[in-house]
Amino acid sequence: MTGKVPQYQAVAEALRREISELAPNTLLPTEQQLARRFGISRVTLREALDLLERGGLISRFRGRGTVVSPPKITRRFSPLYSFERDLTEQGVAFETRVLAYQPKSIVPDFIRARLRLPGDGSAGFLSLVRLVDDRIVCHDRRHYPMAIAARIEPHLIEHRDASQVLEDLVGKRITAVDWESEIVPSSMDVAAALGLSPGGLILANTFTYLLEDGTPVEAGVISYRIDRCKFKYEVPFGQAAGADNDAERPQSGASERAAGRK
Amino acid sequence: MTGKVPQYQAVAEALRREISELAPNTLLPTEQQLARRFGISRVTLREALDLLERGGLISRFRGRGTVVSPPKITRRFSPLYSFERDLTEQGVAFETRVLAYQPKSIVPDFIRARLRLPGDGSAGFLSLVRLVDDRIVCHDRRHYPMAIAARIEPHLIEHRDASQVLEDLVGKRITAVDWESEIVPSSMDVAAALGLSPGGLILANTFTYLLEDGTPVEAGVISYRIDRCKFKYEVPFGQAAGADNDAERPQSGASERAAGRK
DNA sequence: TGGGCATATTTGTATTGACAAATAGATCCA
DNA sequence: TGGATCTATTTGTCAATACAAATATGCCCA
Repeated sequence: MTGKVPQYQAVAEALRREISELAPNTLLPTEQQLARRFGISRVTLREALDLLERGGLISRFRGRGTVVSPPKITRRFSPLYSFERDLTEQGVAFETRVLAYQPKSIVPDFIRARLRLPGDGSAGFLSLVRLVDDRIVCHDRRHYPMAIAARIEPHLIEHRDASQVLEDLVGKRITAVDWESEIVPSSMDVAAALGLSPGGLILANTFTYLLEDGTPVEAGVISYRIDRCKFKYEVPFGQAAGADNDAERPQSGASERAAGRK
Repeated sequence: MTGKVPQYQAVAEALRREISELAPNTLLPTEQQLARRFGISRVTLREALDLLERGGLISRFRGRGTVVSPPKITRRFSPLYSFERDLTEQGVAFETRVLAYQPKSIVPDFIRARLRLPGDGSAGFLSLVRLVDDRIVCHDRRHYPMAIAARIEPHLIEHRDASQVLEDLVGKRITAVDWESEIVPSSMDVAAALGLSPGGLILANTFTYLLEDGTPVEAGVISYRIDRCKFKYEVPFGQAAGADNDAERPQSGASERAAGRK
């Protein structure tokens, strides 16, 4: 019956069930002990642990051992719904650590476009990570027009809602956001900030915050560890017709544009 | 300088660059050849290929070889914006394969709640996969109230927009949707349908479609392969205040609810 | 008591070797 | 010509081993 599934998958499944019964941060037996218990080699056992680690069920520490991970935190995405506000409403404690705050003359093109910067203009750059239970869950790279950046005090960001700080500063409300989420392999620097190996998949959110008159006041990328967070995109009940639902519908003319590929 | 990064990561990085220059479906050298070329063992090389495979850059076939994957397809999520409509607008050809269509008496509780079924009621169950370039990209598990399910003709689903079929059937428009997205390890059956090993990460979308009067007409889970798709959640510019932006803001009373965890 | 150091433990990286399973291609036979 | 079979190729699974790197522990000494 089980003759066809590889050992490392079977062992992963067995461990998955055992782990679900254990409290977070429980120390698992060593790899040698587990390998001996399942009657497999350490290499094969490690393949099983890899599966569990990628799924966020365990964390491994060289020299220390393998421990059961706490449950993933849930990030609920809605327009203008900040990390700080979301987790505070859920009653989850978190910490914000500012990694860097300085003017930057080399600004990526897509940020430049979002902030409507001239071709040679600088921008204020804020880099931070957020931790829950001392585990890094996300990494922000935020950019501000220089006029605003010069007045931000970074230590405030560590203890208050970043958007609130910004709103207090400019004296106006942020009333619009442009937001895209993508699952992509992480770049070298983001991987380092999140403690991942480069190429590991992350959820990258690219955003722009705007004032009522359309002035962009902040733009950047927020990257989440998908092994430590899960995400809910909640579409408010009722007002679902965000897209022009009554616009023309494709009938059958799919193939006429279906070139390009292959 | 590079003395500290493991060989498998360095090799993965080198291959990543090489592959970016190659056309999709190009056959790579065999593992033995690559290992010899980089001067590493086959096991180490395979670790590098694992990284690339998880990132969706390559696909490996036993007995055939390793090929460069086509670029990921992009799925743009907006309220009431179907797979069929999205890809058709992008001019990307796809295929729908119905795996099963039958009444089901054992209905998961969360589906039961979403469809407001009585405790013992059956539901119509539709299972399908969608392919782009002959590669499975997602798997739908959809449920309908029996009154509706009895009148659906599954072969229509293979060639038309599923929501359109449903709307034509009930004679009313679907005007609301409840939608949640999560990245989670795949269950056994979903992994099988998607051709993944169990526990591989997927993007699971749980949804309910409703008529104008709030009657649920469809509920289910749509699971995407994150190695073959990327996702954009686009929040329409301007109408950003979906959440009650002027409602009370958390000031400092976070700790009163900050129990529960650890 | 407290700090520093050697040592044991544990996971990370890497090698060599072997066989299994799936595919593709060639061969052989009817 | 068509179909089945055998063979070589290629990736998948698994073992046993070795050393490196990070951590924890206990010991020694001031």
